[in-house]
Amino acid sequence: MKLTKISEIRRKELRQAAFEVLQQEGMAGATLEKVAAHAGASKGIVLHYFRNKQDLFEHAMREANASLRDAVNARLNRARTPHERLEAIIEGNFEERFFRPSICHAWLSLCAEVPREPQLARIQKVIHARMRSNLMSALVHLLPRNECDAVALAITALIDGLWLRLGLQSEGLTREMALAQMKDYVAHRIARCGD
Amino acid sequence: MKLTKISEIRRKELRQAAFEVLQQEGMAGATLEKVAAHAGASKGIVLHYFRNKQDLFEHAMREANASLRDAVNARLNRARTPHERLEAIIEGNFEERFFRPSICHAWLSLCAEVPREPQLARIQKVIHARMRSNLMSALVHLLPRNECDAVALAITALIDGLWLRLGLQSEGLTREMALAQMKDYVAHRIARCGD
DNA sequence: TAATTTACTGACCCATTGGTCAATAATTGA
DNA sequence: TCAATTATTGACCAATGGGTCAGTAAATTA
Repeated sequence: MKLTKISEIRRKELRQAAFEVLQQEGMAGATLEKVAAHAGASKGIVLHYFRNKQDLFEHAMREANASLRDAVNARLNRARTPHERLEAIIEGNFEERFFRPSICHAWLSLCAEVPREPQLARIQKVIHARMRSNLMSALVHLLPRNECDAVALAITALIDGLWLRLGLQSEGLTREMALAQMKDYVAHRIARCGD
Repeated sequence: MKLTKISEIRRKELRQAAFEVLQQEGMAGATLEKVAAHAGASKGIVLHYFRNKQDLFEHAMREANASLRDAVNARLNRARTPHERLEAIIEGNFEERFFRPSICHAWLSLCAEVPREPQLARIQKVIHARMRSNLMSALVHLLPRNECDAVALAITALIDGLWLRLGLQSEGLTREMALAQMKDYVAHRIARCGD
């Protein structure tokens, strides 16, 4: 094996720098020079490691996504029951280190490019597929089959909607409120009164 | 009265052109020249009627928002009962002429600028306040007071989340599915089993 | 009709930025 | 030690795009 240790280190630094600059500057403002400066390097090095700007931000999105995925997976591994699995997915998506306005701003900037950037669209597709698959693995044991799809979509939409709210109106939506919302939905939609 | 008829006409043309270009090009790609061309005018005229690019897109957002507001209000005016009011709000937010991927793309581009554009943030705030107020006017008659806030937020988040899904994954989410989702939520959360 | 305001254009400017490249430093490996 | 690869920089380029401006056409008003 040989993958020039340093190259992998630099690439990671730059991906993260890109994501961090994105948080404050948006896609247009996140210039290659700013990203380089933020990583303590020169613009040239960015294009040495990434084909172009799109390529850089594609990898930035991948990295951010991987973080979230790992957080959810860590919780899923500890979950024993379907209910716990559901809880793991929900709480993983609202961990305090992620559920922050600036992080949401970066995601918003990336999502806004999805329609014109097939690479980003693919990542988005993967994210959604994983979310759905995770949710289904829990819901299947909690609901009649024919309701699972709808509830999985609703939970996904709720999570996205709450994130969006955080990004658009930083004040006035705490992590706790968001989690309470999710639990309220689950309580009413899954823990039914009748049976 | 005097407001130079033509100036109001031009301004409206340009706002709409701006929003339409935004649908396909995103904020960075929506250049003043493209907007002008799309309206059959020259770049100069755009800056004759709008202070700068931000100003133009602020008005574009206002215009798009007004459209949605009018659609909802028209339905609200016909609504007789709280349930009908709720239905009006929901269906107004998913009218076929609005609930389209390209429209959502434009909104996404605008929302992505909100964090760095105080003017857009203000509009966003107004939008949310109106949505909340509309919802509360119905929910107050359907639920105990202390649950209204939460349900209003959930409905808002659900709507936003479904719109986002439409923007990020055009295939696979129809208007009918989105509406079914909303009705499913309302049915389970408001039309309770017990009382 | 004459005068004044408004509409509109196209040329121009300048700052920015993505991307290329040649040259140099560092590292690796034989 | 010496060659070959890799890392890194900074200068440079071409293009783009936002914004200004001077000047012309149109229209409104007196």
